[in-house]
Amino acid sequence: MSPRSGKRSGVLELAVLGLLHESPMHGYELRKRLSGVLGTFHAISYGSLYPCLKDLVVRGWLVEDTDGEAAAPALSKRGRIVYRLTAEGKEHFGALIGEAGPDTWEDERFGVRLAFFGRTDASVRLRILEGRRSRLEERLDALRSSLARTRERLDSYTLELQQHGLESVEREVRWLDELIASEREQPPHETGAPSGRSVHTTSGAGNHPTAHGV
Amino acid sequence: MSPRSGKRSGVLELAVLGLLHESPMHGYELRKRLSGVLGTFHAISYGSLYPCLKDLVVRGWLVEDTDGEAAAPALSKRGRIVYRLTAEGKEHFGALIGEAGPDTWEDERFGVRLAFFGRTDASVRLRILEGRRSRLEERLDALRSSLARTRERLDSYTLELQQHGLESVEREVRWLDELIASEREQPPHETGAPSGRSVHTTSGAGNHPTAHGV
DNA sequence: TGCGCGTTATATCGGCTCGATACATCGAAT
DNA sequence: ATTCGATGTATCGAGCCGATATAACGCGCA
Repeated sequence: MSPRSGKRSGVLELAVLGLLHESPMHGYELRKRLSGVLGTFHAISYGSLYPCLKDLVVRGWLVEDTDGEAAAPALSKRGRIVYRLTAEGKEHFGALIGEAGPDTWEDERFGVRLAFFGRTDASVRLRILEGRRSRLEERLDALRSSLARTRERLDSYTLELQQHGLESVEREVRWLDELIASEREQPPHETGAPSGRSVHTTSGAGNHPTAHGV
Repeated sequence: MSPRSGKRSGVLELAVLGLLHESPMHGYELRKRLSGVLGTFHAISYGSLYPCLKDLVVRGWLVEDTDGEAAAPALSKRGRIVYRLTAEGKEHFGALIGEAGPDTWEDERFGVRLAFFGRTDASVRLRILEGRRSRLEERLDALRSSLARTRERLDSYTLELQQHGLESVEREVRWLDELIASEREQPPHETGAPSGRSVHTTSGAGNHPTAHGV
């Protein structure tokens, strides 16, 4: 009821702060961009976004522009509220992107982190990737030992389910390994992201899912 | 705030009803079993479980036993509340397992459904698997077209993220295909699950609810 | 004997997210 | 001109989770 202005942190905070680096935006626009970045399905909900924005303003990471700019002429007429990142907001983002978090959100947060890697130091990038990797390894250990313990008692469907989950995580670890390797190979020149997608070949977009080599 | 005794449905309802088919249990035990079935990490929270149990009693799907049985001697002494499935509860489970749902929870619900396939009709099993498959195909279409549209504008990290997510879903579809094929090959004899994991050697994967690339 | 400690067990609180929905306005097609 | 869909902001109800509060039991250990 009244957790207005409670701790608004989570994954939204990071995502909003990250997106507003590019340019000031209003809520509707933020939502659209976010959906695109995070993978089409899974759109951010207004029920989370608008309260979050207000909260970020209260904390000083954002300011409202409530019109007044001529950046996008012919637009900006009504009650649209344009949010702009403050210096403190940028600083806060820099602190947030670099790790730690209640672990619950970490799965989703990792995706957001990756989405904003272009604005992140190479050293921080590496730390994030390796942190994620080691977390997944822990998960893998737990999964494997649990599976070894209970394998006999599970019916084939449950077994199949767990095996599938296990292989999923294994796959993600391998993917991370590629990212890490590619990260190390890069001469740390620009702010831009590394250009080479050197390792795997699978990327052809419009293909049919028949053959794949693990 | 006060949705005590509100709609308690979701994934818990299905899971609890399914587990109680085996034998009456109390909350603590339920939680442990659930964690095992659903994959070790991801434990069900008490903050959801206990209110849910009360609610299911109110709706008539469960009854409390509050001790009184001698099934497990030397145990059962204190305030443990043992829940038993009613006939209506069984019926309700039968209805619930067979599809429909607010789509949000569907990722997790599918896992629960699969976990209780042993108690489900072959025809329903097939329907569930194929329903899941077609949902994933829709997702795939959306992902692919979004990716084709925005491919140029994405930096390599974001691209990598989306590609990984895409491949994850593709993999899950392939996994489902194997399950479906295996389901069709089975002579529909017993209640027991099909014994053969005939098709694949190591494959299957995709992901589980939380982990895929956002 | 008595003391602490980990496990079993029930229960609640605060907080976060989502989907649905309620309002508005604007632009373009009918 | 009116309808219809996209743009926008905002709130509500519902569901889940993590942390935490109790409390009784079992067990070892001095």
